[in-house]
Amino acid sequence: MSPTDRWLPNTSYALLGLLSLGGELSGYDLKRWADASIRFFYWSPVQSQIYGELRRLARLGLVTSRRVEQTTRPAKTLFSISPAGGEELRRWLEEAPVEPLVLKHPVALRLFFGQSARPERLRELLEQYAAENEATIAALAMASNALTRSNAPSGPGLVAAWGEQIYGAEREAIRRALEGLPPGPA
Amino acid sequence: MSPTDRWLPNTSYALLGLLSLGGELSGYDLKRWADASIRFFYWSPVQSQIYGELRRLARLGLVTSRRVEQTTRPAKTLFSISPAGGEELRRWLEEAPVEPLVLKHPVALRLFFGQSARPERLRELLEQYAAENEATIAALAMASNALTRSNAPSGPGLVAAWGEQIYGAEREAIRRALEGLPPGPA
DNA sequence: GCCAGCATGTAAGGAGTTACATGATTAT
DNA sequence: ATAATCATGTAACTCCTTACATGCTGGC
Repeated sequence: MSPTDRWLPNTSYALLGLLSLGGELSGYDLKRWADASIRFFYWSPVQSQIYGELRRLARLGLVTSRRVEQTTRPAKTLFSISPAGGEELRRWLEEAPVEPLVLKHPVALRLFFGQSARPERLRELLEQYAAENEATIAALAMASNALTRSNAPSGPGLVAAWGEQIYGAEREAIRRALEGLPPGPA
Repeated sequence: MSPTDRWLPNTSYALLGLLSLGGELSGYDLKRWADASIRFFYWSPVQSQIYGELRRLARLGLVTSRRVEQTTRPAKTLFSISPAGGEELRRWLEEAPVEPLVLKHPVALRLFFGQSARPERLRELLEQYAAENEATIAALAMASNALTRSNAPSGPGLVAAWGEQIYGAEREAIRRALEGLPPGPA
């Protein structure tokens, strides 16, 4: 990275970071790791974007790739973070400006305009969302187990706890919203 | 909306929804309302996008516009939701699939890769973020006062409480993360 | 005199998505 | 049989952002 074109998109650093934790990974692996970790606090890019990002990172010399032929499965390309990539990751952590938190809460958005909807519909939305949220909590708990087994309460462990805090707060907010909703069915 | 090209982007519905609450508003007004309300749980679009969206909504007949000449200030265009717009908003609330929650937490992302950063840097990031979060909580409290004064615990009130829950959880998560961080300066 | 607020836009570009395409293996 | 997993990509598109441009008023 020349100092003139400062920063890559955060997706790049997310991939670089996963490679810094994970050794040699394919694009496919990276998608799975992203789905099991950063997706809980920073969304998961789609496959096609991952492959594109990896090409860019390779072009910049931040990752190295190695082609692996397989007998049973089709060949794959494994990526590792390069020394330059490690430096860039550290540079980003040290110096990159931290963007504000982005929250896109489709249920809250609908609730906000709830005046225009039937109350039963709002209740339905909340109940649906409650189920999704519980599923997320369960998935996070599993991922958290896998992540914290090895590591000290460093990065992944800290963030897993953070996630539990957030989704727990959602659970509580849902409960209160359901209470606050007008009639109630039973 | 013909049934073939199902849905507009959520930004459109956000604007439609604000107009459904707010009467006649200019693009500029809408930006201010968005910053004071939906930005807390669903990000705020930039000015230029709002004007673009409004043109689309007008083209589709979902809003009506009225040009207002002013003696002292430059002329402005005020937008109102049309009956068709109201229907489209209700249709969206009733039938549109609800996307999953999107959380983009730049601090958690960095914390996750904290292995590659100095612990003091992580502490710095958390403390910065703590300050921002407190500012958000204060802003939300003010906005919440303005919103709940008139309305019953309907839409805006419910969502304000939700926001307080979320940002309160952030406060707690920050506190715990700081505790969990290795050495500590004092 | 200068900056903040009011008010509206255009142009260019990047990030990220969906849909599509391919093809083998393993589990149900 | 058929679905899911492994594995990689292209093309087309939309959303959204940044940067730029304009111009008036009111307060410091």
